[in-house]
Amino acid sequence: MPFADLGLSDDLLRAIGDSGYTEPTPIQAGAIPPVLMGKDLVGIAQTGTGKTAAFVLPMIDILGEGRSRARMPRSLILEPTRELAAQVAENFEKYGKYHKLSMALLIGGVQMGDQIKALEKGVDVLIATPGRLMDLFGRGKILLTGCDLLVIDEADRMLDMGFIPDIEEICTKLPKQRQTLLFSATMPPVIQKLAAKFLTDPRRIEVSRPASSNLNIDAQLVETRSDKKRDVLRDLLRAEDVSTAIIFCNRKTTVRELATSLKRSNFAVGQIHGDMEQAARIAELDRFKAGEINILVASDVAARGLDIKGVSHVFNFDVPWQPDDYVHRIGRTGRAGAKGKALTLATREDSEAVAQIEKLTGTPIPRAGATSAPAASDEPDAKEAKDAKPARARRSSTRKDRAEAEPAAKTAKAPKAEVAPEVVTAVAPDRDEEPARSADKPARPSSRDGRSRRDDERERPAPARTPAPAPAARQQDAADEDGWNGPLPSFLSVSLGS
DNA sequence: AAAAAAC
Repeated sequence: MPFADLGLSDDLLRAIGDSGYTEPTPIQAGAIPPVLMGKDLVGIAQTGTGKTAAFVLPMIDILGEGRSRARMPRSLILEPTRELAAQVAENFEKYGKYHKLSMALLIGGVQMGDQIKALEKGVDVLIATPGRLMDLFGRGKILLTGCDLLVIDEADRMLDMGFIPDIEEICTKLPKQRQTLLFSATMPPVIQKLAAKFLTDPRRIEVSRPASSNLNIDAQLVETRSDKKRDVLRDLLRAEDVSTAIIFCNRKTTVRELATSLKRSNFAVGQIHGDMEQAARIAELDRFKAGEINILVASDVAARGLDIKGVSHVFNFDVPWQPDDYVHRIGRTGRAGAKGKALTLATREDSEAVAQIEKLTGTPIPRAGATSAPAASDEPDAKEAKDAKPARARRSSTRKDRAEAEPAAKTAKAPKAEVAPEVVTAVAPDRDEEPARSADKPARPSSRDGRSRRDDERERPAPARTPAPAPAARQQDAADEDGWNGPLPSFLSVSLGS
């Protein structure tokens, strides 16, 4: 089913077409019609499924109808992290370019002045992290009484981060008569309760877990001893053809120490973690994007939502504790059709965490072959048995849609070492390639009667519809979901459209 | 076990 059949307006279809998309992902096909009808919705889906567009697209059409009033935002999207909020704002900008909508991005770590100014002018959509929103609300800068469309995104992550009380409080400040959309990758009891309390007769759309890996990512596990990790990493950085790499650590202190250590070894290194000032985070990301540095040592603050072009390698200096985080981390490479390599350093103590990751992805992470990396070989190996997995051939068709791929010359500055990258290449089940490939097809109105039912049931006027524009030949991919290519959006209030 | 998020 093409986007044109979902009931979206022409202007929106044009913006979608400009982005090159023709086919909605399952979550989009399932969510967009009921959202346009004004229904509440529980969407069980995670990043990589096209979830963001599933609510951004219909919201643009819904909001296209009315006008904003000073200090009374018409809709609110809650995100767990600043970076995710910024990414949603990017989506609004991209798809709302033919609509005159205004938005405000309310996140911490930046000056409040511009945010307050935007609020005073009146905005159609508020994209916020809970802390700053509550802060501004407490200062009397926001009236939520006109906010009759609420999106709670990444609800389970909000739970992890202790935001549920805030969410509940925010919900009580919104009008009772409203439309609420809740998205979550999982539905633990607390989230179910939240949904039962704040949603009315919601449609439930569930998209099966995207296979957690990407065809373009060559993932390997490098077994080592914990006291040798830095040496092994340094050797890998020299041996691999690293153009741009993100190195993930589990702790902020490790990020700091490793960054310092690599700098001493003359690598062009930056760092990012949550204890840094927002300005410093942005500055480091900008240096990284500009190629001033080609290695970024990061905490999980950078695991999700960041889409930096041309990251050739992801290294896990530590095996992440949460298997989900592994998937998110390695997803920073192999984006937009480019090839990427994800190397995870694992010690014997990590075997449980590794097993969990493999359980989640359904594929063993191939062990990097008998490299001569120091200490990688002298480790008594309890996991040898799993190694039997033969290497499957790499996909033969190479997508060439990234002519602007990083010049290989921009490699690590240190001289090459003697590590033989004799490594196993495996193909993991895809996730990003074909999101439109039917997962669990969610229930939705058939395309035939969809329109008339929609028009009957809608509480809001339907946007005008005309036939679809000529489709461009590209499918929605996860880069869209996580898509955030530019610098951290400098806008706080942006007028969409011309 | 950590990280994230408001000042």
